[in-house]
Amino acid sequence: MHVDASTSAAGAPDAEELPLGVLLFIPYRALEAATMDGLARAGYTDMTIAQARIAARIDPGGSRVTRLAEAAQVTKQTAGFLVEQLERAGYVERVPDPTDGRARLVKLAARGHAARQEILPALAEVEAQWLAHIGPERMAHLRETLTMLREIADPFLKDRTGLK
Amino acid sequence: MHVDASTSAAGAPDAEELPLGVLLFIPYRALEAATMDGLARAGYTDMTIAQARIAARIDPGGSRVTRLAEAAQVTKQTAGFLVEQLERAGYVERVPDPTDGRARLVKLAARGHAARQEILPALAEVEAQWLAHIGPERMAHLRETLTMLREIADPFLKDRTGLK
DNA sequence: ACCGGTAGTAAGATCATCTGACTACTATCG
DNA sequence: CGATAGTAGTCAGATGATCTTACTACCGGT
Repeated sequence: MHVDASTSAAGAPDAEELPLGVLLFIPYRALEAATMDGLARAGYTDMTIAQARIAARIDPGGSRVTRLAEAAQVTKQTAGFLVEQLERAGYVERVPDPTDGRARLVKLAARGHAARQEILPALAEVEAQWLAHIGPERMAHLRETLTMLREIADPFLKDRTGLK
Repeated sequence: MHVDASTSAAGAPDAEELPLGVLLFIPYRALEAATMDGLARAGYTDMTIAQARIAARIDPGGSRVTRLAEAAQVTKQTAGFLVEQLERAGYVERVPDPTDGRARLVKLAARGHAARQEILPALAEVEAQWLAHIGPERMAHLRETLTMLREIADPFLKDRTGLK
């Protein structure tokens, strides 16, 4: 392989100096790719990554569009649009929210549950590879640390707890 | 504040059970938001987040479009398109790559460097908040762990080192 | 009852990204 | 040296993702 000036700077010496944003992007993106792989392997070719992002945030008892929007950090219009697509494809259903006449709850339909059952093992597989590479302590530490960061970095959570 | 069925499930009991992908998304997204804040505050209103993602990956000596595409995990057409926009806006310049007659190097122009000087403190501010919240050990550990994950999770890096 | 705030939908516009295709250059091999 | 496989970057067309503005109907507090 020909090594030229534009690539020679890409070796290990840079590894410690990458911006945190770039470092966070890589595993995040890998898990999204795994999600799409899991879906594709199971034949679910009609769910886009943006839809999957929304679907992943639907609570067991159902979630409102506005809540999904906040959790995914998109506008309610975007969330509504994606929910609409998911509903059309049979992944979710929308039912009235018994506690508020304006609202509706988005729930996973059977197809949505089935798709989730294909995504989870794909994610587990990637996480197992990470576990094998960095060890169980680091893995647990990572989850802990990210959970702590969420306390101050998640605009949705800050809104809810009044920490903002 | 009215607590209803759709929101009552969002409390602290769920915190330990969030998917890793969601946990990674939150800080990642926060840093992207900080980037855009830093730019806006300095008056750079003509750089989009996708452009910023590309610009962030330009090496000091310049980078090829294909390399930027790999690093940002988009197609070369997308990278080229974003570089074109950055060039038009004066953030980057493109010069011939002396080592390959087909290629060109994308370098930060003066405006690009100036914009980067506004982004960095905005990122540093957010990271300082994280540091204050989780402590220096966890912060260092996080960077280490993410750096290790990059070794196996970064398709670009795997290509380069032949680990794939 | 009034009013400020909120849930969700409509409409229009822009940004982000992909696939397929092509030309020109590079590196390798016989 | 010529042939060939592979690569860098550009063109063209299409689609997905997201935002802003606006609006109607419902909710909760005074």
